[in-house]
Amino acid sequence: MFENIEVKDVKKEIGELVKVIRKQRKISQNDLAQSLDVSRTTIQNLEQGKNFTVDTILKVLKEVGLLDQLSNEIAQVKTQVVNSKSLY
Amino acid sequence: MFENIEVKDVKKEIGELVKVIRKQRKISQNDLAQSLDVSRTTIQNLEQGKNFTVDTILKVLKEVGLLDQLSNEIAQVKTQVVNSKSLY
DNA sequence: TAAAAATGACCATTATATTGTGCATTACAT
DNA sequence: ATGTAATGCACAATATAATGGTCATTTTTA
Repeated sequence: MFENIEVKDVKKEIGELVKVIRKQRKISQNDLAQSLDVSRTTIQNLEQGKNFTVDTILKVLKEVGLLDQLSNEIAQVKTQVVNSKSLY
Repeated sequence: MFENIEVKDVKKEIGELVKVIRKQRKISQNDLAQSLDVSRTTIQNLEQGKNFTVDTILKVLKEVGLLDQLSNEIAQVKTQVVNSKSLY
């Protein structure tokens, strides 16, 4: 029940997700890199759990149509936080 | 119904969310920076929608107990993608 | 099975995120 | 109101992400 996820793990999960989506679309790292206007090395680092910038991952999410969903979930979490009484 | 969210907008939303959470906890940018072992400038840039690395935001999410939730949502999206027939 | 494409790995260079600092302004408490 | 803490802004210095390239290996396809 206790997850204890680390930052490093989530970076890997993000990378794996991007790879899965890319495979799903049957496009190469090169193709994706070009459509995002970044280098293949950047995509490679992202997919392999290295550190990267939010610009990079947000460009990916926009490209695959997941940016709106992320935006919505951020808004949800925000209202949750705002509406919850402070526990501190 | 058509959102058309931009990368820049989501960066701002992330920054605002972090600020709201931090205010909720009544801690200063300095406090947060210290507990994450980053500089106050990094927190400031994040909160103001500048570009930043995933390490930074993931450290924040871990600190405030949202990292597990993110990890779960990534897993959800991944299974969605895997289970959906390719449209391409 | 040969050829072609894609990927992983590495490296030098460039671009930029992070850091540390100072200072002005704003919010908060006394 | 006055002092104190917090924040925004700007800057130079440093650390590191992004780039572009090559090569070896794996995967795909013809």
